[in-house]
Amino acid sequence: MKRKSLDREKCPIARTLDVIGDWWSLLIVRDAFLGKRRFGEFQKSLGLAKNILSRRLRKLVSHGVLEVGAASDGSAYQEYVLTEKGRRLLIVLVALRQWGETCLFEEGELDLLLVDQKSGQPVKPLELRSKDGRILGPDDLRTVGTSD
Amino acid sequence: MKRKSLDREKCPIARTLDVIGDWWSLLIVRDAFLGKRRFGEFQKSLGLAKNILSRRLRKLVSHGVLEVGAASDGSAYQEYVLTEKGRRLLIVLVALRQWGETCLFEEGELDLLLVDQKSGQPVKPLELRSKDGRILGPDDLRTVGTSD
DNA sequence: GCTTGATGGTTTAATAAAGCAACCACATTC
DNA sequence: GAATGTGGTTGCTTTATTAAACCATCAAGC
Repeated sequence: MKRKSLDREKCPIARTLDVIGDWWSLLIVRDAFLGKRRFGEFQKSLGLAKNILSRRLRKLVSHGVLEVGAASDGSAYQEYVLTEKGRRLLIVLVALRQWGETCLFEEGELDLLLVDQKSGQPVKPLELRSKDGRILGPDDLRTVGTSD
Repeated sequence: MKRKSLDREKCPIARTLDVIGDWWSLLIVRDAFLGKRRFGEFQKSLGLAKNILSRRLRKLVSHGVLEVGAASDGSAYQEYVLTEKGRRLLIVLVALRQWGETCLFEEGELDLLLVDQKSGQPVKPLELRSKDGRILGPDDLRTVGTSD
């Protein structure tokens, strides 16, 4: 399960996957978006072993995706909430979700929909666009070095 | 590494992660987008063990993300290319990439940029929008059941 | 203030997966 | 037809995940 260098990866995708690319982290983040905050909530929702959850939470905190704070309900327990960095993962989750919805589900099988609260309408599928607004596909892209 | 039910997951995110959520699959897909097609190319680029590359490729093929075909250079070897389903993962990769770029890299550390081929300009950051065009954040979303 | 039960973990032992190295069949090159 | 490169597989070791037991702290009842 070990990819080579933890930190010296130059590819942003690889580096991202080192932080949230394992089996559970993104599901933890998903649950965090759904309002879950406490250890037990995550554990119950995900059904993973407690020690693993413990490790994942620590890792996510150490990477600044989650932060621990005093419980909002006044109890002495702590809770895990998304940081700004973590909240920026929303678009990643939505991308995964939309891909799953369109590519992995049969007609009519889908029973939960992500909607805009205000209009009640499903959100718009994500699109990749150029600065000037054209929709881009795989063949319209290139990677270039910045150190030229 | 085992999450409970492989197939009966109802959450699109979880189901997606079952297909491409392991340590290597998305990097394989990334390389496929970059034009890599042959076993050896992936192996050299990623530096992963051959047996697990073999497993990952099989899995991706079995899920319809990649397909095997005769080599384009006329040799008797086979090659792995993205299917339509696989190509739709572009947006996921871009989302991961953009998150990594903004949240995991220091100023000036980034040395490769994803640009629109035509204009040479970096692509636009992904945005989550409602059907009528408003930009949405985490708090603007809700999930609703379709079976009501 | 002592017991009971839930919460939030850690430790330990078993198992499953990833990594490594050797090997092998087949194709191509010389 | 010997050598080399490609595309794997097999078996063994190492590492990660899991499940279960254990434990400290907190909250509630009495």
